[in-house]
Amino acid sequence: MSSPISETKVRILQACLKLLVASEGKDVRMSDIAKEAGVSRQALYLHFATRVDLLIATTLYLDEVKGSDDRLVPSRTATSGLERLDAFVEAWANYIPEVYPVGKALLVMKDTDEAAATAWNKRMQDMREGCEAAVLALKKDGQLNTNLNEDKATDILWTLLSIRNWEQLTRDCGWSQAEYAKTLKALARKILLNESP
Amino acid sequence: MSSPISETKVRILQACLKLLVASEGKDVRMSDIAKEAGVSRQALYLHFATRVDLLIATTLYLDEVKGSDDRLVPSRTATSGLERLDAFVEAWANYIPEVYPVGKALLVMKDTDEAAATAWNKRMQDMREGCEAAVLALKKDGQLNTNLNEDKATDILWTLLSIRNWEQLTRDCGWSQAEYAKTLKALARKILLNESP
DNA sequence: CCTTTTACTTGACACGGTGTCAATTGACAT
DNA sequence: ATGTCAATTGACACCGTGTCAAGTAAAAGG
Repeated sequence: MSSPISETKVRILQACLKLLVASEGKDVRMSDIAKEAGVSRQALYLHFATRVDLLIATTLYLDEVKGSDDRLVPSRTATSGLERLDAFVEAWANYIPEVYPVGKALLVMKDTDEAAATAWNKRMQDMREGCEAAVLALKKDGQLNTNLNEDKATDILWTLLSIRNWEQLTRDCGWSQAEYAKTLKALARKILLNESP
Repeated sequence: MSSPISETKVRILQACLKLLVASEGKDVRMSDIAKEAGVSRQALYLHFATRVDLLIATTLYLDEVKGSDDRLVPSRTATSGLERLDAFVEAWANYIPEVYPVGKALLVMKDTDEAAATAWNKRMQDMREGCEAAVLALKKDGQLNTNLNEDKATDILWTLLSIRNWEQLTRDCGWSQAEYAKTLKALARKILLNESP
């Protein structure tokens, strides 16, 4: 908890971020990042032990830049369970495209790199907490579909909102971001809520 | 269309299959496969141009072995749209675990290899046709949710049934295969069908 | 029977990308 | 001046894929 974040370290993170965004998370080599940061390739290893470490650090840096925490405020301050669900889905849906490029880089490594998988899972676990909170709020209001217990409802919402689903719907299916957000809100309601009384 | 499939070619495919299944689709090198097949590494390249080519061929070989075509018969012979939807979801749900290990190997490459992406997309496109057929059958019966047009309904069903969702639910969430199949059938109905009249 | 063809082996090598190491430079502090 | 810190330079090891050339062994065919 300290190390006042050396100046070049930040330059490296910025360079990495820039390249990832530009390439949508694909094919960014250490040497590319070094060049972009105006620094030698070896300097990267002075600040980050491995490529995956750098990638992880970049996601954290991005969160910091974007102020990701503030994003969930409306969902946490929502009064009814339904409002909370809507707010959460909306917030997450709009968060995805902002972090996608750098998230994607980690996502790609997840299948082959232990550290990447761990870091990614942690992030997804955090997001899952949002799902759980929304589900619990619904339950409290007696609006949770009676066929679903909290865990299962959370599992489903969590899966529904996965980055890969967003990827498939917006990329492969050509949905606009607005369409995605709107449809997922509707879907979440339809699945989680009780039949209309 | 010919080349009576040399004997060693089959041995290679079997070896590849075996290793992929054993490793759940991870970390299978050309040299491993060669060793398993009792053949030199270079022999692989005599039969398959690249590793991805071999992987693709292995998926086709697996289909052949499993008789994947027969699997969709019940869904195609279903009379009502609802039956068809159920049968399709059921068939696909039970198909996934059988092809997962070898599919996973392709899936991993998809993000970085052009040929792998193309092959994978083709497979998923085939599966999408099943989704579309089910949706159209529902529509014909007047049971398709009136908020959804055919394309959108197909997009949703297709995404819902993705391998990555199966992966997340059965691996990360710990669902059993039976639970997965049952829940996805319910979900598909809930999303695609009209509100109960 | 000898020759060609075919399938496979052997061993060496290039390439790309990550990660390591040792020696060097330059700036700033004391 | 001296030491230290951050960065540079260039070389190198490692791994896995893919390539190449030369050799072997057995079947095919005159």
